[in-house]
Amino acid sequence: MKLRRHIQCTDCPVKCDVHRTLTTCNTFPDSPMSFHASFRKHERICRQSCGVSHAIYLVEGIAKLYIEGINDHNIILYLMKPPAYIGLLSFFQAPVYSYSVTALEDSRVCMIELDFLRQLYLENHALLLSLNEAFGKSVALIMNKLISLNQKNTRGRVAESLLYLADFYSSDRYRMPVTRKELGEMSAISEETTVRLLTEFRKEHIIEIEGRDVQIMDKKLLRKISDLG
Amino acid sequence: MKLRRHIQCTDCPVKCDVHRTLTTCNTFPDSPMSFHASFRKHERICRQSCGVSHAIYLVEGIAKLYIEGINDHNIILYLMKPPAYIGLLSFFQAPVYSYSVTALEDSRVCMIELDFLRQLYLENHALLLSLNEAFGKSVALIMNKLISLNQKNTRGRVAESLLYLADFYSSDRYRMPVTRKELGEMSAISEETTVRLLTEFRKEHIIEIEGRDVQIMDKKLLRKISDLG
DNA sequence: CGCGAGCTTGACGTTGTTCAACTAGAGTGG
DNA sequence: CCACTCTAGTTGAACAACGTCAAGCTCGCG
Repeated sequence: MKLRRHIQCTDCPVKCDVHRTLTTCNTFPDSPMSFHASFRKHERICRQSCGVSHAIYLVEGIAKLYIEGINDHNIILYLMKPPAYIGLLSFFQAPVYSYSVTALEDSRVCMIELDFLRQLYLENHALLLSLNEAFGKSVALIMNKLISLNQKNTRGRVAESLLYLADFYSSDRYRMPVTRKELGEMSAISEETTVRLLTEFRKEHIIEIEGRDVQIMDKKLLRKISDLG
Repeated sequence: MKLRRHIQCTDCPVKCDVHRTLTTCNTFPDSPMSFHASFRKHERICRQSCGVSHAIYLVEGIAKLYIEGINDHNIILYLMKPPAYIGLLSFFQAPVYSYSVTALEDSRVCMIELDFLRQLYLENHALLLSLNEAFGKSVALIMNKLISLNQKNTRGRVAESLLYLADFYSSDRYRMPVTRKELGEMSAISEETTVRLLTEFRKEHIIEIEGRDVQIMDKKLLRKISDLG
């Protein structure tokens, strides 16, 4: 991790809620209330059961948000690309993270002083409401995950993950940002089963896959497999 | 369901956040902004994928909050007793419920006009923050559920459910508010497996159980089973 | 008294995990 | 530059865990 202390919102590629609030209210603070940090691929951005010190906002790169279980047995809840709150779910409630976030590509985040943000949303309703909305969306995602992990078979879950990635990249042809093991963790199944199912899908001409390059050939069928799972 | 239109906060056994807000601000509205509704055991209080019309607050009774899956294959996320928000998770985000709630005992709820509540929390920060806090707690519960359903074996999950009930009733001796099937739905396992595991626990003198009356004999061991599960 | 809901147990089959072995490619140091 | 090592991916075989089906049981209620 590398820090960049003296960064201004004006230098930042992402115009986030905080920036918008400060602009409209014209209340930029005198002393800097945030800084940027860079993370290399595979570096952990925040860690389950560690204290929450800053609100974290993903500015650049791709990251996975996951729960760390026993025996390296993680569950990836979702992937993130900018702009996205990282420290959101833990923000309103917990003093410690209930999940971890790790960079899948070299990434950059903005770390905002918690006290500053608290002060800010006490003074500004719109900000609090927009934080809430983002919060609500994350919850909806997690609820869906809970359903699909417990009601679909592995075939349906892998199909879902492949469709999720297509949606993530807005394309039926993409390069997976995850290993086979991680693709398994998105669906809470073992690496081996994941590989077998990918092979199945390939042999059935539902997808083409070479290494991490995926092309969805029969999206309708894939969706059917995901839904009926 | 039976309605009771003309109810005042002063008549209500629960002094909820809304009541507290109205009291401190002394801004009780002229026209009633809420009413009470009674539900018999087994009656559904709100239904997955139906529109959210009111904020619902549980005043009396016990209810289960669950996701409806395919083939009567539900997952119970948690139980509720007063005071508890029912329509909370859907409140900030979704226009439709992402879950159902059904009364396990005869229950009474307070239904508050959504618009009224929105207006109220726009004017009152403390209310919005306390709604947020309750929201955050629910999310934490769901995260835990997601972890345990996917990482523990069935033995650990049933142990967890039994401990959950002990905590729910603040006693190691309680009468289960749920059937065997529903106890299974709390752990996302089949009714039969649930029964078998209860029998195992009884034979191992970890619990005593007769019908729905449970007494936890070896809480330490049960907790160990739940943790290691 | 009979019926149905809730509970219990046995037998069986399926699903998916785990262990193990092998391959290919990428990165590293002598 | 080449051997080495490590990671990622792939496949097979054996096993364990659960779900499903089926049958019977008890108790409360109409």
